[in-house]
Amino acid sequence: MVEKLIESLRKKGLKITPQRLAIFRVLKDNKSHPGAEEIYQRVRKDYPTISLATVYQTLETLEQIGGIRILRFDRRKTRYDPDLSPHHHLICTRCQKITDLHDDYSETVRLPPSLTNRFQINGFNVVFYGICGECRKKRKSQKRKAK
Amino acid sequence: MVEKLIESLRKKGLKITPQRLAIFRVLKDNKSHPGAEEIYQRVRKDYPTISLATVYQTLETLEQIGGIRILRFDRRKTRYDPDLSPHHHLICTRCQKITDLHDDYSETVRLPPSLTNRFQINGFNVVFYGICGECRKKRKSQKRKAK
DNA sequence: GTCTATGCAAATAATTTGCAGTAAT
DNA sequence: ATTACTGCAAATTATTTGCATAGAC
Repeated sequence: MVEKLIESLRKKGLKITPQRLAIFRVLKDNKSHPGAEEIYQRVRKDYPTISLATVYQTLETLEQIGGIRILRFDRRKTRYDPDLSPHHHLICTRCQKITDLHDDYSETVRLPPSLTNRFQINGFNVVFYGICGECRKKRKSQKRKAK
Repeated sequence: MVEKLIESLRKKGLKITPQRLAIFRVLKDNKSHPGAEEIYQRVRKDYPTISLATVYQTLETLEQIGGIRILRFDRRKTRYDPDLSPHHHLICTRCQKITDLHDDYSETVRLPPSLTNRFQINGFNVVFYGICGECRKKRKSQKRKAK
């Protein structure tokens, strides 16, 4: 995994810095879709002098070389996803939690032919909006209190 | 159109203020997915004393009563969409332009049964990422210059 | 008259930028 | 030795909040 990343960096003539590797390692098995700040806090444990700006820059770099995905549908902050397999997301509009959905719609979700020459598609993502189980429970108990 | 909005406001016990109507009117035939600032500038022409904070608040309100959709996938800013018909979006990752795609995937894009009882879906949106025609042209000419 | 909505200013929070020093090549 | 990368601090930008006043009901 990290080897692949190193190779990708080399190919693009980018430098293999300990910070880049550390950030990638923090992210690579993480299914929680963390934001920059969370990643920063984790990486700091090993690299106490790293700065938040470097984290932001590095995450952009990692996306550009195809190492991670950047998720920009959270109202509050950008989130980062190391999972590059075709998958989609469920967003709880109450608590903002993001859940993965490993379901491949690439056979059915297609750009209509009339647009394929006007727009060069690099990928797509399906985002489901709704209320997660936890929030539904909470809401029910709140309604009970309200009475 | 505006009549429906007024009714929705009434139903929820919300007040029918000139600001709310003005913001909705600005938005209702707008296909450009404007941000709060742009909406603010337009509404200002008729209501010079309106504040940006009111615009933000009102847009939230309009979403809550089902009058508009809020689009949160632009890196830079939240965008607002008056089109409530089932449609999806193409995003140019270079210029950030958002194009509508009126194509209904509701028959094929479904949450797997294993999740339907754990997550209450209110809707979904397909986002295509790519490069728009204009940006492709620009890029080509830039490459030419670079040589 | 009551109570919500507005306008203003200040606060917040995420992200970006400029630049000098540091380290990977 | 070169040139890209990092760390720091400051800047920027979108959005939110608190509160007094105005306005819809």
